[in-house]
Amino acid sequence: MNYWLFKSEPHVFSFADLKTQAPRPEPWTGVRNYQARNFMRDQMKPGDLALFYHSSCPQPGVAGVIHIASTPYPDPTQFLPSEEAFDPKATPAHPIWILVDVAWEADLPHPVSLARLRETPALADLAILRRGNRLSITPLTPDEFHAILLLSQTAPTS
DNA sequence: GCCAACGTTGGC
DNA sequence: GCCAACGTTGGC
Repeated sequence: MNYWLFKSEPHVFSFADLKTQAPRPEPWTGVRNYQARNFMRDQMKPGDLALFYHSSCPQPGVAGVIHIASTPYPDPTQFLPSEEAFDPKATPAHPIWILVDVAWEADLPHPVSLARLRETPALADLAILRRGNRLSITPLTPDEFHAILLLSQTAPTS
């Protein structure tokens, strides 16, 4: 079992959107970064758990728990010129980008804000807290995953 | 809207 | 293969 963190801008696609359609999974389209792609291709397994992180929004932070619901397969948006994530170098015979399906797993008792993540010593090495981090998919250690779940058990103090 | 930081691109 | 320029990300 591996653990992951998926970033999304909630005005584009939010944890609430994913919950609304549960148990139907959502194809995680649009990843166009090789490192994030390789995590999906090489390490992700159906049943892996992940945290859904909201970025570029009034309350950035971890919104809920999701699970990986498929093996990797080609991201169809790479072939569609109408898509923002269209890649003219990709063809169905030679796809460049892949995705996995994700599905709602559980709500958190309390969302965990970016500020709380930053002030938690156990999360000092969290990938998304590193300066200049821009990866939309990052691995979590089991300890990090469980530390964030533990944080979510209590309401923020401020 | 600003700015720092990063990945990608493309000329050489 | 280098590296400057560029576009994007994301918090504030």
